[in-house]
Amino acid sequence: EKQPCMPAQPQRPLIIKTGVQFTTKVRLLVKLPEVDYQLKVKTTLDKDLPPGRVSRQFFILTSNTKVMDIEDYSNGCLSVTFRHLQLKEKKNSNSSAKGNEGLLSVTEELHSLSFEACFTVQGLSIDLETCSLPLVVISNVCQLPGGWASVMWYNLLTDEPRNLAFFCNPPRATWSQLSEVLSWQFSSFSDQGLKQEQLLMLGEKLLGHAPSSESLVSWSRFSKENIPGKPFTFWMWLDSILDLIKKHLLTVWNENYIMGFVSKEMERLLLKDRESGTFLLRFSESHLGGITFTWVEHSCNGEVKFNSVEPYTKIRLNALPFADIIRHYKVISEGVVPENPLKFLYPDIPKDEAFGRLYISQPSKVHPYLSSSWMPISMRSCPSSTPLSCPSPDPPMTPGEFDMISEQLCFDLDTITNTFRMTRW
Amino acid sequence: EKQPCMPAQPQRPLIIKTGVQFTTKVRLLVKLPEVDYQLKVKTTLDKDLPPGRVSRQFFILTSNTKVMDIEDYSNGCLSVTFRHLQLKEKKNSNSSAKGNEGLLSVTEELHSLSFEACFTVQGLSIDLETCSLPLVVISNVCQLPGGWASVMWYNLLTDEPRNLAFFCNPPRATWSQLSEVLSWQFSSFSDQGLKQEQLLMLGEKLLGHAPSSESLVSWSRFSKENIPGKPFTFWMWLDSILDLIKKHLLTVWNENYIMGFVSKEMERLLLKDRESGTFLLRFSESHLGGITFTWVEHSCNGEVKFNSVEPYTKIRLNALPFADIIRHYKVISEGVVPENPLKFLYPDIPKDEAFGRLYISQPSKVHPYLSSSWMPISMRSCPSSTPLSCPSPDPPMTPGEFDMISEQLCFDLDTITNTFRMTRW
DNA sequence: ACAGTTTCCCGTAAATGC
DNA sequence: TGCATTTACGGGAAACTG
Repeated sequence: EKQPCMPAQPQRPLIIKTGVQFTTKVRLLVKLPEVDYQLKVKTTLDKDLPPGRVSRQFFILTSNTKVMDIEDYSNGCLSVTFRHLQLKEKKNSNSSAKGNEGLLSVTEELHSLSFEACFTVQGLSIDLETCSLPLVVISNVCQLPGGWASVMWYNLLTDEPRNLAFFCNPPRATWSQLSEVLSWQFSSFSDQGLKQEQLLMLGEKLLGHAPSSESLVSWSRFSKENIPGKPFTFWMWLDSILDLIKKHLLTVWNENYIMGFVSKEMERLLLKDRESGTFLLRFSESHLGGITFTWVEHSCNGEVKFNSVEPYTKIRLNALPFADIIRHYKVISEGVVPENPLKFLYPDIPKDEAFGRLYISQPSKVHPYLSSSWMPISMRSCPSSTPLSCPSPDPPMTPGEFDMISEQLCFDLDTITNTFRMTRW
Repeated sequence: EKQPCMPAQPQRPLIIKTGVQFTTKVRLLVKLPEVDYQLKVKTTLDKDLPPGRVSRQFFILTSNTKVMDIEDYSNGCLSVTFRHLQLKEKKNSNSSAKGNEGLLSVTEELHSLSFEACFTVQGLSIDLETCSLPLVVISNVCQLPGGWASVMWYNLLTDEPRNLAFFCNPPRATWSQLSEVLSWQFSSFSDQGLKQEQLLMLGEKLLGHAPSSESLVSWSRFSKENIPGKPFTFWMWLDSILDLIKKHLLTVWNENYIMGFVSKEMERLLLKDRESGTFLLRFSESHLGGITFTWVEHSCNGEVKFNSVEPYTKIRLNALPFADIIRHYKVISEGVVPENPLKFLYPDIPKDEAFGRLYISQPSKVHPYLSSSWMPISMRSCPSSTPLSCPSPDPPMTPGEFDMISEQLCFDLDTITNTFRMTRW
């Protein structure tokens, strides 16, 4: 007879890219009597999904059955690890289904891996079955940010282990919940989460007004609608910054030198009474994955001027690390000796004191040659005043809740991993 | 009965990468009587290669049969185009063969596509068969340069349509033959081949002495042994330069502004009597895919000094196009106003007159921001004198011979194309 | 240990589908 | 036509394999 398993506790749904290998492990937590037969486990994707539920169908391209093995002789548990699993889309898929859920984007479409086995003891046949938490299936890494948005939202707002229809009507998140998760996106790979002031700016950006703990943020606002006046969503924007930090700004971010999320209004407020040459680092709000510095200048007549450099993106940061850009940055005007306008990191840390340890580039010594390097520069022509921004204040949040390790009756779906982006959670 | 075809005239052997699609077309040149049956062609790799001939075995992963079609109603010829063909290595290959030809590298191992068809007319069954010229099969683009070296050598030195053992004992090339082909590597994608002086320098580099038309260059010297004192072969070095030109220097090369292949001794000889600030552009001999400029300075006391910048490679040229590097290049010394030492392109063309049309970069106008860009710089510390080099003179060569269009009895193997590097020949 | 070779897969660009 | 999604594959790096 069929004996459905207790579902595993909610764990981390993950993202699988077609054509890229992933690994999953299944563990049998009940200790079986000594057996002389092999327990074969079969893995399938979307085993008994009601047809039409998803618009795309996938199958496991590689071998999907494997025999369980004793995992650890001390406890005698059986387990099996499937490696090199690979998903491929079933083409010729009934296009009727396509229409069915046309509202959901691919990264909102949830799938699930099923694991089945059957063992016979004393003439009694017992079917075992369990399944993974929801999975997002993508075909290109450019869909990863969208996938992670889904994973975050799901984890944040439901305890259901397998609500594949979650995004048909996704609940809203309170700012209290969401801001904690956002901060965690940073602290999970670096030494710094987000500070109250940074979260405040993000909350305002998302809500259009100062957030309170109970403010509600819709899924659409978070990851489907573009930010007003911008060609990208809030999450796309934030994720591009996470990526920039991971690949180019980690040391600077870890030192907490990047204020990062600060409105242009707040920026001016902070800098205006500071010494000339005081600067702060801020992420671009107008372009994806950019960082800029803004410094203040007081002219003799008491006039205050703010300058920001065109944001540096990964392309530029590839040529010269950010700390070295700050170190050597020059503003060039006609007939004037180039000058580095950056003197003090806000509030008042001498530049080299702050960044000295982070400088990397040094004239390469390829003997017969003069070293070659880049000097990061701006041409000063006719600088203009400053544009728009968005101000206001709000609260942070507390840690906890996302870590659950379950011990379950039948199968314990342990891990689904593939190499990319596993550092994220 | 079997009726082997006349082999097609030598055409262009090519390079196929496993896992990457390629296309091939077969044409039947004899006009068949009106037929009511379909003529099916089958493609196979290394159909009847003597076992042990090659150390790796491949097969066509995709569908390999297709029916011929009337190509062109005016002449009634039948042809078939195989698209989306893909090669994959046969694993578990007999390792005995591996030992057999352990001397040959993968890019020296030649393969061949066979095409077969059978048609019946008036109870008479006729087998048709033809095959491609030799093919090099690679698994990663990093093997392309090696593959092209093989293709060049084969084309240059044999007319045999299918000598798959060519590299077991490859003949030597005369400098006269080889230099023509080398020049052609440049002229095939640009406006400039190689001049006599440039070829002279290459010949000396290859032979260790001034080349004469009859000087013989071995395959090994060309593409297997490292250049003395360097960790790369002659061809690797030259190919890295071809690549650099294609991707970053095409406009400058087309204008014939890159002397490129000139020994450091010759360089000094040319520059020493020129006005201070006269410079020339030369490819790095010590690093793969690098270009540098050398300029001359006459100090007041009549002393002549030569300076070269650390070569710019594709990484650097990605950040700023070469013409703009020349335009804005500055040498920076303590307490001195940065100066661009480049005044006249050798022999005496004012820099901006030569390069003006090629300047690209301009301060981007992202409104509220100060533009950001790079200034290419060198730090002047304690410049030293110059190192080694290698001088001497020799001849060029004439065009011709490589273009043959064949009309053959049975099949005419027409083209084997895949997207990468087809521009080469 | 190691060099030659292949596999892996991101990230950009192009192609495809709706 | 335009947007969403997938496919293609170069290129760097890791893994493999004698």
